[in-house]
Amino acid sequence: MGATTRPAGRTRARAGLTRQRIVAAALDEIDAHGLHSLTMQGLARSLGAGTMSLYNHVRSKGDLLGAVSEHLWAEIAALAPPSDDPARWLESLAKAIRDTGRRHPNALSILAVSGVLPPPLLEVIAEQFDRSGGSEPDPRLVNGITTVAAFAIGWAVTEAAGLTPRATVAHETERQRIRRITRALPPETPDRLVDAAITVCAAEPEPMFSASVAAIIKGCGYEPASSRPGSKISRASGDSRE
Amino acid sequence: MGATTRPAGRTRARAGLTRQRIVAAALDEIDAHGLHSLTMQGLARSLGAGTMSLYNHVRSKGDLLGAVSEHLWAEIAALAPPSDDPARWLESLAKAIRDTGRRHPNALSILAVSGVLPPPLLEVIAEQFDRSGGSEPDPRLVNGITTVAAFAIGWAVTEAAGLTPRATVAHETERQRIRRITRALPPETPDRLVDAAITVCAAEPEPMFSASVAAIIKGCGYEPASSRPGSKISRASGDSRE
DNA sequence: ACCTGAACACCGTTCAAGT
DNA sequence: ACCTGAACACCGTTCAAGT
Repeated sequence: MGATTRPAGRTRARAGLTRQRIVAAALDEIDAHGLHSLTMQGLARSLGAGTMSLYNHVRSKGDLLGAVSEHLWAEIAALAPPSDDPARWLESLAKAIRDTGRRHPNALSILAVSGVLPPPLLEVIAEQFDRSGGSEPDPRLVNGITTVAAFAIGWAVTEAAGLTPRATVAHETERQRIRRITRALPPETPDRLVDAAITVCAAEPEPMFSASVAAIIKGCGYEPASSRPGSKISRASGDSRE
Repeated sequence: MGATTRPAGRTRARAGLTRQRIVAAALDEIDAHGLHSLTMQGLARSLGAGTMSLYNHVRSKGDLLGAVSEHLWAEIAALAPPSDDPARWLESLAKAIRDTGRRHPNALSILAVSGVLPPPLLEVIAEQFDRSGGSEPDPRLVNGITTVAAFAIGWAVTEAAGLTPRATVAHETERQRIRRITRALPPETPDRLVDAAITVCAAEPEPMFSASVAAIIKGCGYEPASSRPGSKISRASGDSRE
């Protein structure tokens, strides 16, 4: 199997091994079969390379996972470009995190592991600071980033774990949801608890998410994003008062 | 090393292997050295047993991790007993999740993985439903559980990852925080981004957490927990208006 | 600079055997 | 019912060698 001349019969991706290509392939594998089935040897094979070739572009498996995490944050950042309206930018950040979590549910556990704010996100944050003017960054914005990101990450995590009804999976009928929950709980679970689980998972997720994000942003001191015409996020329940 | 008679020289825990004891030892190991260093063989050794003995109480390593997760939720549930005031119960639930995350930062990634609401939590939820009266559970409470839990989990996760300043670690001086962040970022990171990271991590975490939880609860339709005398959570920033 | 096979230490789990 | 050593398939990584 000397590989100096390309056999050209291979549909398998060959050619230049790149950190980029390795990261992409790793994320594909995670998406398709879960984090636990990501293997250096399997990954190399899927790239048509020898296992050890990976180590020319990646220090270790941990380093690879870090790179995947950063890639995900880059996806998020791309979905939340800076805006002249900081409150709306925070909304889009929340949506970006949540949507990315939905696209990569199996990768969620490596999202927040970096040890610092991931550089791709920092890039957008820095730009947003500039946009919002002032010599010092607005403290409402600073607080908003931390709190909104925390909520969105937590939401994505619980959603991926099935602790929340997923509108995605959800052409799910009432009956189907009940069956899913009943099956997931240990068989001897008392009816009282099964009922509680079914009740909690019955709430409509969309308005809950939007309303909570709005509440958090308002809690940071921003005016409620009232009847702005172009607003993508419609306020839905128990949020307003006036 | 026949073990029919106990040598009595061993300080090592011996005697009856139990699912309980195995779970506790697993959590200890995770707390002490991280999730990745939890090993069936190492765990067995720490319990003074042969590796395969574990499998008499645990179906697989995945099953074990599930049991650890459930144990953590039991800790959380114990810290958030039902209350006559649903809004205050939601506050205590948020605090319980966050505090437990602080005590077990290395275990956070297995918290929300179960696939359903964990039974120990369901137990408290069911009781809280009963307390709040009415034939149907209050929708404000139902929404509150999902949103507050999501926020608290996300907060705990980001906090454990160092994306948020930890008040725990924080007799940390300004200078120390800056050094920590600078070191954690890749060395070639432009100053603009390092500055952004330092700014975001400068905010005081305590009031942010409490204020966000309060905002979410209020967003669910509950009255702001105004000047109730015994309230443990003091409202802190940009939350009130009247 | 990039690639790679062989080899090693380790880890989860099956099996067959013990009490 | 609970325990266990031996064995197996697999996985991350080191090394020495190639181009």
